[in-house]
Amino acid sequence: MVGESSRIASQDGLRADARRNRGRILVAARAVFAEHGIDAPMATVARRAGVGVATLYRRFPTRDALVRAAFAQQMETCARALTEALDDPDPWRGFQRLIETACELQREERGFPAAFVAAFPDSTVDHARARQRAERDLMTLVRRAQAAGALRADFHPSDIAVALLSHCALVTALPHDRAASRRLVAYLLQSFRAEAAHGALPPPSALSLRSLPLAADGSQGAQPSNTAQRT
Amino acid sequence: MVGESSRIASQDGLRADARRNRGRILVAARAVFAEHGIDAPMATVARRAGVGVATLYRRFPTRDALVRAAFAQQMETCARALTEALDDPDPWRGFQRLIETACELQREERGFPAAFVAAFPDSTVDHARARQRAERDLMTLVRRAQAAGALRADFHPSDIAVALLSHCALVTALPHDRAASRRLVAYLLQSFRAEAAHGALPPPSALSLRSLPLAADGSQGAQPSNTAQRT
DNA sequence: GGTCAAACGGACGATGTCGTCCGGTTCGCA
DNA sequence: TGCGAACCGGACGACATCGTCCGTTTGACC
Repeated sequence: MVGESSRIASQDGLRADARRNRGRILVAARAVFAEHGIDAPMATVARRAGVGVATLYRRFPTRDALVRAAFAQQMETCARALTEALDDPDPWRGFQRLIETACELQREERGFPAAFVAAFPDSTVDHARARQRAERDLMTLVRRAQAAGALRADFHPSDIAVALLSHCALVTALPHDRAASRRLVAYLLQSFRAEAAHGALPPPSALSLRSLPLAADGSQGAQPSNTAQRT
Repeated sequence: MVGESSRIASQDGLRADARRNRGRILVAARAVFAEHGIDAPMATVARRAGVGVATLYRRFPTRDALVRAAFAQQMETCARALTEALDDPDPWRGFQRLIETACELQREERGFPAAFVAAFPDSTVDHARARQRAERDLMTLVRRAQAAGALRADFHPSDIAVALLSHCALVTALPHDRAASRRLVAYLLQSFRAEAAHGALPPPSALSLRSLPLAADGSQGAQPSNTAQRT
């Protein structure tokens, strides 16, 4: 098919041992990040995976690449939730479930919140297309729920980011306190409902939804984009 | 009075140059922490203050001591806000202002949020008395606002911590986005109002309010408690 | 089974931060 | 003015992490 050198049959172009090690590294990374935070030494991840540091760096040149790959599955769950939310015939329920799913993921998958915020700001050029679509979907979701009279009219799409980021940080500060997380989500959702709109709100943030890690594109879990560089 | 060697007249027992340098260090620390985060190198703070590292370490043996001292003023503002909230004849307004003041402080004083959460978990034994009083005051504040029918009945004191911590994290993630911060506060306050109570809430967190850095005790800004140790 | 590229992993130099030590300086008091 | 204690600050060794280099091993294909 694609005119590669084609000595290797496996789909991802990795040798069997390499692929096996890659998997081990991702498992180890999730465990280590959950336990010691996202800034844990790379060597710790390598040791836990039973590989050398060089193997780790070869597969994931930067910590960022490792983090993204380690939590690609969770990111994708977020993205799928967005699709499902749009498919829900009840606009409010779709909206509500999106928020709840994203927050539940942040709550249950330790280490993921850090990845979530880490992926947040520096995603301006990265896989722009998928993010643009996610942004559009979010706005559609919001408008539909507003048109149905369930979501308050002065809700601004950027409020989604406000909600997700603040919740994110709460679970980071209190990783074991699920009750606190659930409470915050419940409070936020209640105040997002149309009938909760009593006073006026201050102006919305200029935050772009495009930067929210809700975009489903396969590239995240794939090979490290060797162009990715942290400064 | 206290039978000191008494060669030094100044109240804090520091020589004039030492006191001057201490002030410089605090100013520099606030600036550096705001700019580079709370984990900025101690040497950076020292350089900015125009003193040697040794001077910095002599005055503040641990980073923690420096952080506490640097933001003691902000902590005290928080604590004063609590007192004022209790003095307000309108229970709801008192409650509202407390939340708003604390959040405004977090929003405007860059670096303070990090100090706020840093002070949060490891304050179990530290100046326990003041914290106990703060806890009692908070509960009084909540009960009064509930009795007045302004604060929803299912509001739990620990929700204050939920609100402050999540807001704290939001401004940490988006230090420049004041609109996002104000929005979150407005949403939270609206959902705390009695008339916003529509559905049932999940059970409250077991979080102790005692650990919230809202306690005003002079010890924070004073000499570093040499017993304080990080592990 | 043989060949070779790909993958492996430990060692290593570079870098940055920490916290202390000590010789020189300055302040406060007589 | 003189003295001594307190203070100052740069230098320094210890330590952790980073990311690369390179000799060795392993898997895929013939």
